Amino acid sequence: MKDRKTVTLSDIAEVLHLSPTVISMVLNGKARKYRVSEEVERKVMHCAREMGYRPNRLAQSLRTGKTRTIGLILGDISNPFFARMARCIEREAAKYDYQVMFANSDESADKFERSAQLFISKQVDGMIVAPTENSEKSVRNILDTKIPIVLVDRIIDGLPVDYVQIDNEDATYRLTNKIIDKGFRKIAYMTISHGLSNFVARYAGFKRALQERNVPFDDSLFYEVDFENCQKSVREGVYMFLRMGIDAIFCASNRVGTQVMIVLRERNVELSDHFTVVSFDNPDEFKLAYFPVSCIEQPIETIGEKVMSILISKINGTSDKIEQVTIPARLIMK
Amino acid sequence: MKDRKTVTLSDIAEVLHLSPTVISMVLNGKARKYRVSEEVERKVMHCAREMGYRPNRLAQSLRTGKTRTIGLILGDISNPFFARMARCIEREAAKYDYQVMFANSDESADKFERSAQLFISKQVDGMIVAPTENSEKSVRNILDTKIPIVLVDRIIDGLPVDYVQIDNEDATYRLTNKIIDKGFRKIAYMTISHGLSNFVARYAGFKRALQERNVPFDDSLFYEVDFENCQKSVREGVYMFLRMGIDAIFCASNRVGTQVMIVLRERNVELSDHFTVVSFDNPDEFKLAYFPVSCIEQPIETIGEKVMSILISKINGTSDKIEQVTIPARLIMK
DNA sequence: CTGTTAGCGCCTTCAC
DNA sequence: GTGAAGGCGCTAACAG
Repeated sequence: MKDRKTVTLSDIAEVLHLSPTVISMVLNGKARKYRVSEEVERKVMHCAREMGYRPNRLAQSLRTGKTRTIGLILGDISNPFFARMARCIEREAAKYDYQVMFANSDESADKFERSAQLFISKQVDGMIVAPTENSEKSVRNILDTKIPIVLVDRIIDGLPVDYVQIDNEDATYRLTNKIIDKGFRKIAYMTISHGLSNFVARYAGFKRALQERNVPFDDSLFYEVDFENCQKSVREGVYMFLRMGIDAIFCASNRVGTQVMIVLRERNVELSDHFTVVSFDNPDEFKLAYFPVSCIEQPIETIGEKVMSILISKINGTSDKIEQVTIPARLIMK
Repeated sequence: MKDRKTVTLSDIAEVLHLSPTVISMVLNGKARKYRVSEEVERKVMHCAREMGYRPNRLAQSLRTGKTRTIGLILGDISNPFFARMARCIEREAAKYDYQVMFANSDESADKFERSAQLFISKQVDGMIVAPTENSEKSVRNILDTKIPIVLVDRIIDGLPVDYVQIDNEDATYRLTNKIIDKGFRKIAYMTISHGLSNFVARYAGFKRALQERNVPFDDSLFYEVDFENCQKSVREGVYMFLRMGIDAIFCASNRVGTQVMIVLRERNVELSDHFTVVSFDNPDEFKLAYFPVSCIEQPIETIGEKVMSILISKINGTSDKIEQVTIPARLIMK
């Protein structure tokens, strides 16, 4: 019966011997505004339902210039931190009746750029991105298009762009102080993607704490994990640190923390008053871990909500001033 | 200098005193086909780059009927299983030059339906969905639109639709046998979203094993976790089971398994030869857990690749027969 | 109250 | 080799 490919406004118009315009007006709830008679309105509504009309959002978008779609670029959505972030952003977006297109950058500026360009071409109404290293140019390009954009997790210094991030420096500073309080003195630092602003800040907080407390530190205690080869790279780092006889490892992210603990577990290393691991982030892994990991918990939901509310206000043109938000993180001591 | 909102084909045409047609032909790599002179081709290419031309994919899509976008509906992308699935699907999609729009159903048929309708309206070229309970009608609607769709993780019996799933029944059957081998006899079963085909199958495999081995089982050993109230619900279930003196808990999914272990940990329950927990799925949590959890590992990457390759072949019209794939899962015994 | 016109940006015949 | 015309489906402005 209704086997046509798709039902369009004109199809309905034809059946009803009306113009597409009227149908459009009614279906967009503007019957009142254009003073369409109630009878016609009813008929249109009925007929549209009957024929299984579904608006073609593509055409709508082309016409109106709004797609109700936002683009999301994160490092890797299978990372629990980003996964929760994505989840939260999608939930918020849905509230405002927006859809989310997402892409993983894998921390590659190249992939980042590609996805950004694609999103622009697809005319997204806004973007939420975690910029990678060397993505400044891409971000500038997005800014040039005037498409609203909000950075999340990392920032790019000196760029007039909205962002929401955690106070990374402060968080590591506090956690580092805590482990110093506990008497640990030979503290190794293990990080990843170290060029990113958030990781730079974390390291700064860590070093500041050490310096203030006169805890010695040198390059041999610093290790950057190879992103591409995470598992293997962590293993090598941990083995090295164990040989050096360090007594604590500060992990700069959940990925590092999780991998470090997996390696320690393989080696049957017992954690104790003489050896500990602390980490940024607080994924479920840590809650179950075979020994307690003190950590820094990011209020992911708060971040997601904030990011979306900023983006929406930009899209709606409600706000024009640049919002750069830094939220404190929470220490979880075990 | 180039401060125009967006550069269109006609803009380039105007500058070059050519028609938009030629520009389009060149920029789509059809210069050869239409025998455009090399000189013009070069000029067009150059000018387009110069002016910062970006094709409007919306317009392209409206014209061609292809959006190069696929819709993805999963239960909850913050669940590590779905997160890895999404990650993999996005990676595959990118290979084929497709973008992914995603939505979480939260296992609600309502949200599922809403997202499905939206994706249809947005003219996605295909969809990958994990159907919720009572979503059969929505899936039928999608099928009616002729938009290619592949189910993943769960299936809907009797529907002529492509899918990729794990052999759930077989996997739980095997794992259950293993724990019976180990001497456990009072085995509780803890599940969630129990109306879903995959969970039904898991339970069936579990029961079959028990029956074959003459291990007694009754309703008191079965517990369905409340999805909305997962944490609290698991706690109650576990407490109840502990009071009953069961000696093993079979968890039907990673969410359940993780929560169960968190609760056991709170209670300082030691796992041993006399008490164990096994689970479907193998998230990172289990690798770090304070005691070893034997589990069933799904080949998520394989599933994702398979799903995408089926979807792509449907989109391209390369294949018309229905592909229903069931992949074996792998037991990880600890 | 309703209809006509025009055009969003692009691609594809078909004609020159 | 190149260009003009038409139309994808929709909406906003402007006439009646």
